[in-house]
Amino acid sequence: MTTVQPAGRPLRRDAERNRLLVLAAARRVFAARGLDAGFDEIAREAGVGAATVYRRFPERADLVDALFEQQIDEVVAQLKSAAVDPDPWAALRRFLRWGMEAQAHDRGLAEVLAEAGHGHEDLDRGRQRIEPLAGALISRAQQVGRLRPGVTPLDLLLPTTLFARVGTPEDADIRERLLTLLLDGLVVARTAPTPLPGSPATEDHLAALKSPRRGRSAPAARRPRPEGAPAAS
Amino acid sequence: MTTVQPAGRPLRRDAERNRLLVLAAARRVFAARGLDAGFDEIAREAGVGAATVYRRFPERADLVDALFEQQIDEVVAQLKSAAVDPDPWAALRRFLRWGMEAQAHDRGLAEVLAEAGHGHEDLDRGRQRIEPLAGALISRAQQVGRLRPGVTPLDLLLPTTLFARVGTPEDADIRERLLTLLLDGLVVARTAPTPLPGSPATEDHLAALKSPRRGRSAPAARRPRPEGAPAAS
Amino acid sequence: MTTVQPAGRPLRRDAERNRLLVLAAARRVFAARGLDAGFDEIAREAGVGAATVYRRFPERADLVDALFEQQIDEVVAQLKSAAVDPDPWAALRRFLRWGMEAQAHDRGLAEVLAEAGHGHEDLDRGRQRIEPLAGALISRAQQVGRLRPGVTPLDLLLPTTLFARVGTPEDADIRERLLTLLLDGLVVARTAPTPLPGSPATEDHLAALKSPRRGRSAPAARRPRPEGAPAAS
Amino acid sequence: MTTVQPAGRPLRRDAERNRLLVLAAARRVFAARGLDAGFDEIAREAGVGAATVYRRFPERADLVDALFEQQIDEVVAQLKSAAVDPDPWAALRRFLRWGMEAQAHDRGLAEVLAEAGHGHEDLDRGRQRIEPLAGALISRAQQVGRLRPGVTPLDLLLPTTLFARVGTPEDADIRERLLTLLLDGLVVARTAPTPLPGSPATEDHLAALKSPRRGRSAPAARRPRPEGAPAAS
DNA sequence: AATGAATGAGCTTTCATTCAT
DNA sequence: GATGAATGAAAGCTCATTCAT
Repeated sequence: MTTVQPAGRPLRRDAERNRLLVLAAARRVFAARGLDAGFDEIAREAGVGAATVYRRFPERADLVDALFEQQIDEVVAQLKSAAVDPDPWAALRRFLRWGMEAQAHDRGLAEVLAEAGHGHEDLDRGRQRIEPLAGALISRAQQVGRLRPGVTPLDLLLPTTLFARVGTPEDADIRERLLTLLLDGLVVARTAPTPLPGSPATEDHLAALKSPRRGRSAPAARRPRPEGAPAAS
Repeated sequence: MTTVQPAGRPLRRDAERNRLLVLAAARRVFAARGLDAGFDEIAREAGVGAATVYRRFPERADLVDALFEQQIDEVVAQLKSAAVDPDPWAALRRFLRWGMEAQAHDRGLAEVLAEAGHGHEDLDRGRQRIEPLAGALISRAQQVGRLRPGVTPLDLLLPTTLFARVGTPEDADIRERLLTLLLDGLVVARTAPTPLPGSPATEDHLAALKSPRRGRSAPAARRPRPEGAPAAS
Repeated sequence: MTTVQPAGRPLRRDAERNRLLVLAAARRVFAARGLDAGFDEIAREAGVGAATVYRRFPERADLVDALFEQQIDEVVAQLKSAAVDPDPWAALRRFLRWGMEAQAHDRGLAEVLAEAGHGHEDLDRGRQRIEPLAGALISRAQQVGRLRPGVTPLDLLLPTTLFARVGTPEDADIRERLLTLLLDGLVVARTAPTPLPGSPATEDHLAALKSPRRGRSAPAARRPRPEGAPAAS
Repeated sequence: MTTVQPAGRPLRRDAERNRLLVLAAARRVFAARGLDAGFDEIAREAGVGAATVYRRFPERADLVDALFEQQIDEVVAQLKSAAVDPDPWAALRRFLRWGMEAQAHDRGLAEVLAEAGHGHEDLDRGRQRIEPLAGALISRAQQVGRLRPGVTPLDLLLPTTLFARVGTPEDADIRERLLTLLLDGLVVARTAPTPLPGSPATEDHLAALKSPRRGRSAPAARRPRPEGAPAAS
């Protein structure tokens, strides 16, 4: 069971309230702007001072780590649900679609899933929970003769992460179209193409790719975290 | 015939020299850093003052527009070469691979191809030269019964642009792997999957997706172009 | 001959003017507040933007180094003048008095003389010019039988630096009184004490010792100086 | 008899306990960091909240005043012990050495002794207990013909306070060396210098002078003490 | 009465853009 | 016409002090 509570003594009521406000704000801001969003903006969105964010989360990584569990948990839950589906190929398709859309609606999630190393130990551990589950799903889909052999979880994460960057969150249609192409490439054999859903891509979908650029590059931790301050949760 | 000369009175000799220096520098810098690269860096690379860049190209878009023709021309040349290939499906594959790699090696190109509207009229016109040629190639590949019906040029540009963002320029292997999946999805029918080349994706390939972020976001023109200054070319 | 000009191509007229304004301002501010003074304050005092100070002197050490030569040169000039004095004991007394007052009027100088290492290579070299000259003066004063044996230049710098912290710049009287005590301790022998000049110390003189505390502690260079930028002079 | 009890109604048991914890912590922190130490650090050292310190001691001066008596008492005790020494010159030397080292080991003490006026009425009264005792010791040393005439207690406090700032607490050697010079200047007459103990000063001793700077400057009371809050003790 | 949290003000540093020479 | 410099705005971060619980 995931908990957002810090390990030690529970925070004071108002502090906990603010902490949750900050987390929720960070979630929204990260979703909209990516993990490089300014602390200022998160603080403004949360309705607290910037220093309050720093108090709870001295480093950006602390904020990311505090958020990741919820996000990873959702992915894991989806995979577990897929694991019990009697039709593994259908389950895989559903999972890929869900994952693609989840990332399309949350740029932060997309970056969290991509972010390897960089001092996010918790995060790395989280991803390691995903991999075997996805691997199992892949194996089952291969065993029933639908999914081509040789593909790995990362081989599938990569294109879906990329497709998630297409269009705005509302443009699920065009992403579904891309996913259809991908799935027709993933299937072992077929006699005809799956009909392409939605409408062809437009220039707008392309233009929306520009967005990832925003804010300064992550300056990374300059000091390795002073003494105490276990970064809340 | 493409010309880099400005329309009005020809520039003084030294001014023209500087203009070309800036363009060449911008090409290199955009390729390496993307279209958001600082004017400072371009000026340094060109060996001129920052203000000189601004004089010739008051807005970033002017610089982009002045560069696009060369880039588009290369694409057009490739398409024309593909148009005379007796095997349209093989030609399409080659073209997609070439386009993907070209973008992988030139971040600026990838962004130029994606950049629609946003006051880049020249650019929009340029893309319109590409579309019919690509459409013809697609049609031929469909007519010989290899390419699935329903796909449009943009439907193909989109995934290749995305795949181009994977890994470093040197990581052609992993991009080829993704392209193989895509092509197996594009073919009308097949009895077995095309063997996947290269090795599965790694976390490094994912992590490299982060990179696009750099520098500040393009703040757009603050004033809508003052008085004279017809943006050079 | 000391020059404040940068080594390479001379700066543009206005830039040089600003550079000198900044140096003069830094001199004043360092004198009043010590080397930890904020760049903001220096910029304000110079009448330029803070970023201008950073352009010329990316690191605090660059500013300090650019100023130190003038300061060290003055010390060296005094020592050379003392070296030709036929009465070495009188010359030593005069030099100690001058040095003490110079530091009393310029907190920056006092800190520069005290600051060892810390990446100020030029500064360290500067101090090494002082030491042999002071050593020679000391030797001569010992040879004429007035200065006690065993004392080194640093043994004398230390108390005069400390005495310089007493009172405000105007309180030369009380510092002279302390120096008299010191000199009576430095002389080889005496039959009577030198009359103490001025008036006894007061609480105000003590209170003025508080002052050194100011501003944040020097944060030191975080990055070891990027690439170019030879820090002006 | 000195008492740390507040004047008015006695504090609640736990409040009194906290008050003493804070005082003890402040003593330690002031000793190590000087009187500018942050209230935060004192609170942490005492194991109480920062606001608790503010409640008991709304101004830094209140804390200082509450501590000074213990410190002054120690000085007075030393002076009383010196007063009964049959050799007043030896007693004076011992007292100066003791005072110098006491300040060297307690930066707070050094600053308390220097802090005049600035609204520390209690403190000023305290110093007035010291002065006559020190004056008597001085007189006796002068009467036996060893100490030069004309020096006052403050004339001696000043150099010893300054010498106390040299080096770390462990560097008693170099301070003793300085004190030797001073004493040779204080003695009425002598035929030879007292041998200098220890080794000559080094750059490290100079560099250590820099340290006093830490934290922001004491911004003084912004409001002249609001309503009640009689500053505890 | 005590607390830990919140904050606002301050300094540092960096660019994109404009300006005086 | 060209230049290098100047700048304002913004973000990151910290700390002394005050406040809600």
